[in-house]
Amino acid sequence: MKIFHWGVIIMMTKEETEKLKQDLKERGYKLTPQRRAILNVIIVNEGKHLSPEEIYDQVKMECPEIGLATVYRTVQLLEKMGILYKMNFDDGVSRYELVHSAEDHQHHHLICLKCGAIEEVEDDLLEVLEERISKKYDFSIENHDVKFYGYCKRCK
Amino acid sequence: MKIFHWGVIIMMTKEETEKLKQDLKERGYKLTPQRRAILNVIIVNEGKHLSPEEIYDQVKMECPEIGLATVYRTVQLLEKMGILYKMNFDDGVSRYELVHSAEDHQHHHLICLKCGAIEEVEDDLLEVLEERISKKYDFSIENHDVKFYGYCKRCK
DNA sequence: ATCTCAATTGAAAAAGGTTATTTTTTATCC
DNA sequence: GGATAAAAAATAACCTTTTTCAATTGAGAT
Repeated sequence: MKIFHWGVIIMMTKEETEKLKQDLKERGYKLTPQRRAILNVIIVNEGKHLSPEEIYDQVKMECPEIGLATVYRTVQLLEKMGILYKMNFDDGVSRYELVHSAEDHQHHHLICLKCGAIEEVEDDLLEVLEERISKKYDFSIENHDVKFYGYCKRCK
Repeated sequence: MKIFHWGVIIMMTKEETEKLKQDLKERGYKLTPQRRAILNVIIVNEGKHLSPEEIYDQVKMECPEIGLATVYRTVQLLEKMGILYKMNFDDGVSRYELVHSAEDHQHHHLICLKCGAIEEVEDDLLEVLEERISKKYDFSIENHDVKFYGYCKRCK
């Protein structure tokens, strides 16, 4: 999903809104103001790995009457549609980020054991390892989830 | 932790029980029948990645009056002591397995998207990747969590 | 514009897993 | 054996997530 800058606010273009509406329609779903607002919050906060509660807090500024259940339902829907990716950083909540459609699978994460910062790693050097495992274990790999725990430059 | 076979039952040796008792005592904890029974269930079911509830169900055979809270407290304690490793397979529960003390970090897991089987991978080929990431991102890696999702030999 | 019908919503309750509290029991040390 | 502290059971509390249900909304047909 492409983004554009409008002052400091990053949000969906009209064309992208139309694309989303189309995608939803194809599956019998509707594009409601709540859904657009939720996705917009996620786009604006790209790289922050928001939890449903955090999305809820932000989306309430634009949509004060929205319910938390709607946020849960919407992120589930967007995940099912392949727009969001659900992550688990073992902090008690699920977190969501935009799927980067060009890639086969998501990037890796560096998680600082001291300050909790989450850095993203674009290096996708698992190809060789995956190749080897595929053969050795007769297992066809579709996706992976790779987290490195340690200390970031500020904390070590 | 070494194991031995006694009929079909695999359990702790007397020496290992003493070792555990010693470890606990050093930190001001006690080796109770409940704790021994819980660890024993985990040893007997090595490779099965039991959840607290599953441990509870099994340990009740030997310890019918035990409470679920005791299982939770005990696995937390054993994790803190470095005897157990807590895992998350995104199935709604936490799962535990024995730490393999000889290794720096745990093995990887292959998770079948169809039948849910979890296979363990001993290959630790991340050294190169970790080396590269350490330098590129100035991040000192202490541990990792690597999961491959796909289809096992029976399901693909 | 209005009607119809299915999808969606908000509010509240329920569910599910995990943790905390309280009282009682048990183990250890002197 | 008695004092002291840890651990247990039972229960309640907690937190995130899901479900229920009545009311509302949106999209297309009338």
